Amino acid sequence: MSVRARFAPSPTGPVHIGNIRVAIFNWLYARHEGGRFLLRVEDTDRERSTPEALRVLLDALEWLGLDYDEPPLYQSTRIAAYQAAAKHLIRGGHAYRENKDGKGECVMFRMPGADIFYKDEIKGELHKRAEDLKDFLIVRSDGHAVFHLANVVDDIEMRVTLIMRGDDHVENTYRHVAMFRALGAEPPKYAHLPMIVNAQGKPYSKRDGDAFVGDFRDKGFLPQALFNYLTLLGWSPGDDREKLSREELINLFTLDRVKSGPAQVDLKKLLHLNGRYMAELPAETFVAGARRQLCACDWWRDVDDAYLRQVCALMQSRARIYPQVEEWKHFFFDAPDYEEKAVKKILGKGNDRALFGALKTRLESAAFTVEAVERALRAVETDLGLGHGHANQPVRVAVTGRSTGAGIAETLALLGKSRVLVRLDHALARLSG
RNA sequence: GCGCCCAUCGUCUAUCGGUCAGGACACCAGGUUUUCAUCCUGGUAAGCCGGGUUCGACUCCCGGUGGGCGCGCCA
Repeated sequence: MSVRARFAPSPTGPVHIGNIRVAIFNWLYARHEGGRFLLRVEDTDRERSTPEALRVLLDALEWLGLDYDEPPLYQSTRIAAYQAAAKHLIRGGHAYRENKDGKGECVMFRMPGADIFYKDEIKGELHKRAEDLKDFLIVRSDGHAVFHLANVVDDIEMRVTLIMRGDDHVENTYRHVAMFRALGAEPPKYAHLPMIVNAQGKPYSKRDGDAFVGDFRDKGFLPQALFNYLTLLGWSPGDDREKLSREELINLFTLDRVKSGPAQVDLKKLLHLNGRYMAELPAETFVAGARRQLCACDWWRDVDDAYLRQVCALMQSRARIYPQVEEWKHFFFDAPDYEEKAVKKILGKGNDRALFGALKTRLESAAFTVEAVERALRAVETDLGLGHGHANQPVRVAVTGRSTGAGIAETLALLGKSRVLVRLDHALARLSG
């Protein structure tokens, strides 16, 4: 029988990276096995399920490339099936009506009274004694099915062959196994994934605002980096490889390599991985991403595409994440914002006045190619008796306002003659003031 | 409280009785780029504790400790 795995979130809020990791693992498993990856939306909690949350969920799946092979099953459309299943269980003696605490009549599932065993694909052989397995509610007194009933009925309907979910569901599994049998179905395989915890080593809570998938996208992380990183939490290929393409991951992913203890998220490692993915982005993709990010800067004003492309060519290898383009302001304005730290550290020592003056003279008559700028810089150093390369940093600060950036000759050549000259004047004015 | 699960550098992990316990992030030092980033080289850093079993235990067993999860007319 071919493999069918599912992701079954309830759209009651923003999608959490812990949840999306469950989706990724299911997707990987299904793809590895050549089976199907299914989506089921558990939207029976009408109080908390919202269309907005559903949209966020679907967006997150699409962003990460988690495509599903059949139309999603919405539990809100399955009310009749749950009621039928409950009736069926009652008829078969597996469930009974009860009026607990005078709240009205509800339906309880009758546990079989025997120990229950199942083999978890990740945690191994598990079992629970009959005396620890109490009857439990499956239909509320208002007639609505609870999670357990809906979950099992739908997993039967969807012909799911393996249920992979967070290990907070381990205890539920005994009940579900019993229900599968009572419903005349063979229980599927189960695999319970360890949780992931925040940087403090604690389970993610509502307060971890940055743990939502959408936040990672907003912060400029690449989906392939987040995808790759999340697979490394609680799983490894068994060798030293870490940066793995989607295809490699599909190929390598097996449940027997999933760890069973909780793993802590390390944003620094994610950022590092992101930088590696950024570096190998096609230039066009990087330009588009950078432009999107630049548009969000309060100082941004549109520039022509060719110029932006050149800035990107210079800066792509230096960017680990898109928001760093905010440091590119000096490429787009005539007067740089001088960074005080850089000025204090680099300018004003020695004869920067003479340096900038001499450089102006040289550059005024120079063609603004990288080579010509480089020659002018070296010539000025010689003229003033400076060591080779000693003009670079003062000039960088004078022209860009910062102490870091791309190659100095490349930067000047790109900025162009008029801007560079104006900025040297600014720097000279600063030195006088 | 009861039940279950887990336990290797700060973090993610490799190891399925015999390894100088390996890799990655982070950190430190050096090199390249006289900037920065990348990159390269090197370094600091780990088997929770206590008992067994064994010629030999990170690995198997037991106990302890620590952490996680579950015990809803939530999902």
